Amino acid sequence: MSANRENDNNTQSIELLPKKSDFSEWYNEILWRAEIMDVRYPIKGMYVWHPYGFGVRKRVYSILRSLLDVDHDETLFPLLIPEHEFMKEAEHIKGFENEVYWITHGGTTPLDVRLALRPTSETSIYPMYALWIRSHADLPLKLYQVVNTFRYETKHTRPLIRVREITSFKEAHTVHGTWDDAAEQVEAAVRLYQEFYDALCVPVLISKRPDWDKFPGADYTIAFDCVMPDGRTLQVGTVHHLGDSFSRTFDLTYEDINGEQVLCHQTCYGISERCIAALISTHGDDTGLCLPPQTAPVQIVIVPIIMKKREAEVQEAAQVLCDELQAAGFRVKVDARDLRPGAKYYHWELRGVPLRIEIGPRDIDNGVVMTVTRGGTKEAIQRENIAVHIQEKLASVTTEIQSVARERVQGQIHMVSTRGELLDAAKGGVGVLHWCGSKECCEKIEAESEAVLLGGELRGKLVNVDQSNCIICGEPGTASLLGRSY
RNA sequence: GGGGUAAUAGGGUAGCCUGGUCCAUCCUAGAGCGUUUGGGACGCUUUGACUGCAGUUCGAAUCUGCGUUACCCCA
Repeated sequence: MSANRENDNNTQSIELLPKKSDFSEWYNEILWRAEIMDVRYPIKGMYVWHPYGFGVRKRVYSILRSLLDVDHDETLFPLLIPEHEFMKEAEHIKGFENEVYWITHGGTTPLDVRLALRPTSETSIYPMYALWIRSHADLPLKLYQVVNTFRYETKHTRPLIRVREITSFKEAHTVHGTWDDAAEQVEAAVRLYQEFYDALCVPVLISKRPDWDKFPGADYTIAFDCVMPDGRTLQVGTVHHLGDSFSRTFDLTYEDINGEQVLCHQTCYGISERCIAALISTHGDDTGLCLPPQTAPVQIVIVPIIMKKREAEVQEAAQVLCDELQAAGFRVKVDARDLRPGAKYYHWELRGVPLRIEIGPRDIDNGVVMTVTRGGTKEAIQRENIAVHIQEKLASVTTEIQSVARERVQGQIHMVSTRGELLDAAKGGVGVLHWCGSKECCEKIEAESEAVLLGGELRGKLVNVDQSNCIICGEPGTASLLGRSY
């Protein structure tokens, strides 16, 4: 703002994106400029998906769906939950009661039974599960849905991160015969989510949340956190072992092979549009978005380099190339607008298109096209059999994005082996330390580090998960994650 | 719950203190025409705003009150 004021009127001012190092500003600006979300909807915490952003959402959720569809079925339950069902599970209510929107009227008539807008769907789904499950032959049952859910957030709302309408909540709910079967499903879900975030090239840290921070009503919770550029963490997925607590409440039983009625065991796991926030924040740069090809609504943009004398010829060549690549299965677009080429480059780079192809008179004469990756690698490639080369290019772009992201996050992980290092543990990133699991030690760690202990039993690809002793009390401990979360 | 600050075109802003010179400034974006086009082109034409209501006044973007919304601070 103040910079604008200083601008001379005669200097040419191009509106630059804020630097990514000013993460908060960069994030808001890029959602607007790259046409992801419009934040001007007149209800706090509710935002509108622009078509382009919605296109990203579509790709990302189709990845998620295809992973789930291997052994889950998709379903759809109603948005509204009657009060008497919602109020059945005591711990669950306690966890959500301050965040629930209630429908109290139909028109001007007060309702006999208030209706909750689902903050999550356990209490909507499980009464139906109770009707569906009769015998061990009905198990395991694995369903998921992608729906909107509502939470009356009182803290600062932020698009895609802290919202009052979660527009894109993918929640899976599974039912099993035994606690161990459910535990196995938890492991399977963790693997599935790991695969999902691998596909988005978003590095994640996986940990078991402390008991006091688990999902209301769960036996335990495994959480996924990504590390944002400013060093804060964002919880981007959770997997819960529900044990039999909901089964007791909603009377989920089955007849086992001996003819006995037995309580079911359940899991649920969810991912919201925060995964898109993670995607955007992990890969964007000072120029704009940067989308892994699998997630990009437009994978390739063709920019014709038009010279007056050969305009028709160049336009035609661009269109032929576009058709050919489309036929080969790529998402391609020709930018035929009447703009300077440079303006188009900036336009598509801002929107994160992974690969640009330039084709001009010179290239036509030489039988080549110019390719430029979003990372800036420029190369002329033969026009013959172009689809094969493009396939390789996109694969290399994905690899590049993957390794850049990984390297950044690795740099933000600080190993903490002594108490003295605690204060710096979460500066600009996250700390990894050993912790025994006790509340007392947790409190000391948090007090001495000015950060929050996100969870223990860290696992996965980003850190070594060796066994060691708690840095506070010296008892055996597990690798644990310390950070400041959104 | 208590207090503070703000609201001007699609986005960003100037003007407000000290009412008239404002049929509201500049940047950007949009539309039209022409010249252009290998990293953000240029010229001409043009669209578009004072948050809402009430008041003071000969005269209100500007002062006052109320409402709405947003942000910040305190509890």
